[in-house]
Amino acid sequence: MGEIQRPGALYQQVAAAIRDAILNNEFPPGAPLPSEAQLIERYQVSRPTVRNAIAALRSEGLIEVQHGKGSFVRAAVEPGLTLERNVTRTKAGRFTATDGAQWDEVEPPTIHRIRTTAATGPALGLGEGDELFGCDRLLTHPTTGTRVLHRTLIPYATADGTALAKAPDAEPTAVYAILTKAGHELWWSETVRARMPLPDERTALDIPDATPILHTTRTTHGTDDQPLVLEELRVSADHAQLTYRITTDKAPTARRTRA
Amino acid sequence: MGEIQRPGALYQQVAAAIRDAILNNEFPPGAPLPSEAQLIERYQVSRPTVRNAIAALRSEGLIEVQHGKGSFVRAAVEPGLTLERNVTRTKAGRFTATDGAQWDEVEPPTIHRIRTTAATGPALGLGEGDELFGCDRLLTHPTTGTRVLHRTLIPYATADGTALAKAPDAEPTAVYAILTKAGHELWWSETVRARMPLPDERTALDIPDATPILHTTRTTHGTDDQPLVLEELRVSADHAQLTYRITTDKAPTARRTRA
DNA sequence: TATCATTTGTTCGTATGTATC
DNA sequence: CGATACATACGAACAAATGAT
Repeated sequence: MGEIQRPGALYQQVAAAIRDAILNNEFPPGAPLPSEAQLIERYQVSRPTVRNAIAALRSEGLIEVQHGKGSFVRAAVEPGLTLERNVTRTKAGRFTATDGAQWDEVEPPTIHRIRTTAATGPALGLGEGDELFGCDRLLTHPTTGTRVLHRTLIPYATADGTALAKAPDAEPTAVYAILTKAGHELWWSETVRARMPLPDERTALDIPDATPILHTTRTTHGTDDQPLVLEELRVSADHAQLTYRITTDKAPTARRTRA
Repeated sequence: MGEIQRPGALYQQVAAAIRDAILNNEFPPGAPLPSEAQLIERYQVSRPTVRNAIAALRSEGLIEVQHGKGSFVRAAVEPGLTLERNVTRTKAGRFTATDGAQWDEVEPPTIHRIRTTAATGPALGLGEGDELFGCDRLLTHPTTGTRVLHRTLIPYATADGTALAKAPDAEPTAVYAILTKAGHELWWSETVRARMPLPDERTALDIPDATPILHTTRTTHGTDDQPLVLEELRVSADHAQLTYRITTDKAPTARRTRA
């Protein structure tokens, strides 16, 4: 059964034994693992070795540890919330979020004057370090409680002469409506990345161990394919997945693939 | 400078001090951190405490440790490869991958008869545990060397009566062409998730510590919005990001958001 | 409310193995 | 080969969270 012998470091053998037990459903999702003391007894190793093995499984996202209680098998990561990243426009010309339900604002949106970074500047056709409007939101989904961080970046050149100059904290659908009223025919491109959260993101989004975040960057393009607005969305990958609808283009979009 | 005092565990204070130093560019990307011995001296703590702090920074993806050499600040995660997840069709009716360059097959594609899971079954309109064709590919990008795992799932009902029955290992663009020839007007939906890799995925894709994978599921829909084929793509989030083009729908797509 | 046993978290010390240069 | 640096492993003690008495 749980005999230790073969490959690599001792703690890795222990980790492999526990991992196999989990994957063989000897410990089903939600079930508690044996305590450290029991694992020490079972595999005849020291406490540091057992803790090292547990740390390995934890960083794989296989188990979850609760101080004073024990280790538990994590349920298979099935994101409970599907965010449809399409944009819908009604016949009346109003834009709506395809995610149906309204999101609740945990705090009022905060507006800053910020500077572009190496990532956001080029996407807006600006240099690095240029100033623009930034609006941050912390939102929760009403039924699931899932939290998301949303940021809107509006260059001064986009806001000038529109209602955005006075209200850079407009909601995305309102921003789209304002830009449409300004005479733009809109389309969007969205880039999805995944990475481990920074400590402050872990706090704000309440993200557990070994859980990445999905980080999307949406660029709103206007007439002449000019980038107008940039939105960033960050959400725990444990709680949400993103869906896109794809149809065939007749012509390939000319776009360089960065080396 | 690096004085330790305030909050939480000792090793967290050490980790915070090093993290701040990194973020303040005291240690720029690629630069080596002080050795364990130097950190012990600098912060006047024991070796386990230093190692614990280093482990924390490692799991944040901030640093990278090389046995026998030292710890190094990781470059900001800027995925070098952008995968455009659109589908292009030429006037001649041929489909092409929008990623331009051809991918190289590391190994010949392998065909299995596999069963649907709780995740893949419903997406294909099947139950859980139904049998179908599965074709696995391990690909590399010719210039960047980025590896991706690709899997095609073809239900028997889809393959029946088409060229897919004899060649379930056709490439995706060929699959689309075959289905189009069979009279389908195709569209696709794609779902993006992120999670930590399993040990075998880490091996196959050569994924370092604290690096999530992007896991996409693309469903090919035919006439009557019937799901025909499912493709899965797995790639290191360090090396790749995904982009989608979005245009406005006139009518909202009816789709339930799972609770 | 208070106490206690259980369980995980933190920190020290020490010794040895292994990769790099 | 030796010096340096990280990896593994053992032992021991106390702190902190949890749940039951």
